[in-house]
Amino acid sequence: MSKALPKRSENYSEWYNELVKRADLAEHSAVKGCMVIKPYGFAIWEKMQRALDDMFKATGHQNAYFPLFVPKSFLEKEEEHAEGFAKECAVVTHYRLKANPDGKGLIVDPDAKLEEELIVRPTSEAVIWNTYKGWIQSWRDLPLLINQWANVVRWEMRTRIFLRTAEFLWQEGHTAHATSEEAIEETEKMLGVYATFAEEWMAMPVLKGVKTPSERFAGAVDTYCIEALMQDGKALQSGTSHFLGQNFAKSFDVKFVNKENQTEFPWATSWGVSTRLMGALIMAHSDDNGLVLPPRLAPIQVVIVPIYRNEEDLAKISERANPIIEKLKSLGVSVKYDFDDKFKPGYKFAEYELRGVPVRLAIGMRDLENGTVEVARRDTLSKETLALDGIEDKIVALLDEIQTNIYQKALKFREENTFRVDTWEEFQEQIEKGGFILAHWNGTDDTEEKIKAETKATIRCIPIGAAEESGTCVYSGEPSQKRVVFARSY
RNA sequence: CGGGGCGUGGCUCAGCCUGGUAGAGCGCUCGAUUUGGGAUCGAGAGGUCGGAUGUUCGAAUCAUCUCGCCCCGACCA
Repeated sequence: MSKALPKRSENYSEWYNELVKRADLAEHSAVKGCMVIKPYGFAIWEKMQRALDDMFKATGHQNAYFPLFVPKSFLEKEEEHAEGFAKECAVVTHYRLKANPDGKGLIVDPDAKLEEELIVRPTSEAVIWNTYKGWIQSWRDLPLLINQWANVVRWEMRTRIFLRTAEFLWQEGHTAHATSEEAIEETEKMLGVYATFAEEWMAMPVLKGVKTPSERFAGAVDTYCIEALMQDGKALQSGTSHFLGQNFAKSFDVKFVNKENQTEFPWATSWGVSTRLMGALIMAHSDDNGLVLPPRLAPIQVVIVPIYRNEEDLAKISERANPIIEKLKSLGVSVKYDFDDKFKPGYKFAEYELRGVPVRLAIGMRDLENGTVEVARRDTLSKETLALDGIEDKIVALLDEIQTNIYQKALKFREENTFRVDTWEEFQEQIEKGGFILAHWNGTDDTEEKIKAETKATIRCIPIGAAEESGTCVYSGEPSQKRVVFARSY
């Protein structure tokens, strides 16, 4: 195993793949397009889940679980939805194997063909709305605010670990409301939850916006999204929230009786974030030395490395370190004390850097004599020697500072890589260099498509709350009232 | 679906062209010395060379077929 990671500047995707492997986050499985998320990677995902789940609960949602399999007839019901997902569906056609009569192994039993094929869920609107038919009768049943944590399968032609895998983990919220306004409010509220999570937990600034019709979720009236900028200048859609109108209610014949005793179709939303966020987290902050984790999502926030020559030294160091560890734990900090003598300190330093542990403390005999400790921070790679007395409070403050610093750094990067562009020449030139491009667009699918064909850039979103501004479309020269965000994306 | 690459101890790979029955580094086990930025030495363990068929006295090596994974592109709610 080579020691150094590939450089981001030389080969970004190789750097990414190696980092995922070397930081012990995940590996490719024996199954094409699928990944094995390793304990360290899963620990980060669990912290994301916990934070998000708390936010969902705080906004009134409850968790539930729906089946992995979607009968084909369900999926067909909402036409646009069905069309959108059709070409990436895994299909179960049989329910039994049997011994191969012509030799070894097993074969699909031709006598065990399913009456109706089952689709492995690419998303759950169909099963869920089929279920909601039984749950919703009266306005009193609304709003219905449900979330599920699940796996889904989308048979992608080309996969990339965490960013696009055939199977991935996610959460999907599915809500039903009495009015359109309420459903739109929910859609926007959950987008806000995602943005808050991205910024406050992942330390990753995001743009909130609305997708153009061509980028919209199949079956939605409107798709809202958060878009983040990765260090290589490409955009990553990090979360989506959909206003589904009455499309699914109508397709699945879900109705409720309002206060005036009239029958109406409820209004729906759905919203999700996935293990793709792991990819976002990696690409937003990490450097050529490895992962850089924001303290709020780091499975290990502080690692303490004792530097010792023999058992007696270690005992003395441990005696001084243990109360610090206890104090830190009581302050809610996750600490690892790595006294393993299998590796030397230098190895450990490099290893924890690779894994993105925000703060490292090194304590040796010299420190015991001087009453000091060496404190190293991952985000800046700087080290300083501080007094052991009262170190706990300083570390808590340092973790906050690191969280803020990582966010500020990412924000600065995004600001420096966001460009207002007004001419087509400038657009073509800038798109090659990467970053977000704010440009005028005439609002047509045709223009959007041509720009994509010529430059590989897509409209990431129409930003929410952007100022109205008269201008001319960067491609067609036609009038436009608003700038939209273009980028090449993952 | 096109183009490329790869499949040999746990990992990374050499050996293949020019067939002669398997090697290195890392890791692992044991021991000793080490420990403030990826330690050193010594002794060990570990492989039906992705699979099948064929050619041959003999196949990791040649031929045919096949399976799988990765990368690039097309595609991508």
